[in-house]
Amino acid sequence: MFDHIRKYYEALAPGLTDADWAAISARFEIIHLKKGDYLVRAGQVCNHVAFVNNGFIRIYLIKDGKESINGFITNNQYISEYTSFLTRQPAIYTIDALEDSELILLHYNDMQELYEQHPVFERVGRKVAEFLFIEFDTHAYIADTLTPEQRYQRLIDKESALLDRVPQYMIASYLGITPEHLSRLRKKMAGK
Amino acid sequence: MFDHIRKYYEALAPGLTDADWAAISARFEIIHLKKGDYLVRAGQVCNHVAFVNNGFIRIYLIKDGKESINGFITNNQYISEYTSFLTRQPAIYTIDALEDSELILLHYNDMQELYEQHPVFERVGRKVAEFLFIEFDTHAYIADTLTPEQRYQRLIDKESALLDRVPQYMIASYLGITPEHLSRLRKKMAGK
DNA sequence: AGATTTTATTGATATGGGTTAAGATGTGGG
DNA sequence: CCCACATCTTAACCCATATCAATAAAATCT
Repeated sequence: MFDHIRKYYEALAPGLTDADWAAISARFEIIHLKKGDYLVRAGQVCNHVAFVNNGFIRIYLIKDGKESINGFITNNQYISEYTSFLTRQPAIYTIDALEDSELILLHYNDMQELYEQHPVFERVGRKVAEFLFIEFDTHAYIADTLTPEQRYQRLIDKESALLDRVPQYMIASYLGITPEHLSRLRKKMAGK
Repeated sequence: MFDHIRKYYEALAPGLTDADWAAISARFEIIHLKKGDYLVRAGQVCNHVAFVNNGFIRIYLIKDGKESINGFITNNQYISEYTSFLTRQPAIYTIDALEDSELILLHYNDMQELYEQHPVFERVGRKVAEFLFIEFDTHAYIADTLTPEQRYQRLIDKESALLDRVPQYMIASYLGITPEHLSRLRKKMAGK
């Protein structure tokens, strides 16, 4: 059950002992989401970070009633509305399940206690925050510098698994364009 | 000399002892940049984080030969091309001084040693990464959801110090629009 | 102060991508 | 197997913002 998450933690903090692990894993909460269930709703404070044991999750923004998808998360990845989690302010993004999913949660208060009682956990926290920063920065760079067509080409080259797993209008949302425009781009690119 | 940076660190990690502080501050390097000098150039690996003791710094992207400004950093703030620093890959952003500035640098190797030898430093590293994540996330949210006019209004309301310190074409760059367009927005908004 | 460079404004035109609307294709549930 | 609904495509039109070009105004240098 905890094999993958333990590997994930050990990769971040090689000094993790069995005692550390016991303290951490004792605080895990396992939850199951069905397709369409919410993990975090915009407006609520996000009280946990979640490790995806298996399933498929998305994080998105609701803007004028429309969804703007920021990311897809699958097996052995972490997801949280991390700004809300850290600041204790209402979440801006919404997180829900695109497929039935099993998640391992760590709650805010438990994490604060782990930070106090197991210094090695500070390193895990640091590495997670660093990783999220890098991911975010990379994403922002791509959004800033590539045209929609280039972003779509990049997705085909580097994230093609998404193409088989989500409908095209969600791909468009993730690329930051309308479904109509993606359809036009596809037509145009097919001629090359 | 180190008053401000010490306060900054103590705010992040209240448990910081004099011994910890001595170990950290022994590794500081002070540098002085003149207006126009670079701290990091795109393409180089960024080997340090920098605390601005005093001065005025900007971080920007060069895109088709044009500058696109991501942020301004002034007294008692941290700046780094953090993704490059963490990943040891070439920097994407460029960082230079808009005014003569005094910076306190911590180098990559020194930071790794501090992490090993002074566990309290892990907390500092975690808090810094968390802070940068929150800042970045907030920025991305603003860029994603507000119109250029709303972003300019927000800047007037919340970052008005910038207006006295940088030329308008840099404000435009920071807002993600052309100088011509900002000029038009100003004209339009003046009529309200 | 005059000259040169930098910065800001204004107007005309171009364009990438959004919006709207309609039809075509696909697909899962009863 | 068929219906209903979801998804994708296509076309016409629109709009916000970029681009290009010309001044105008301000700042800086000698």
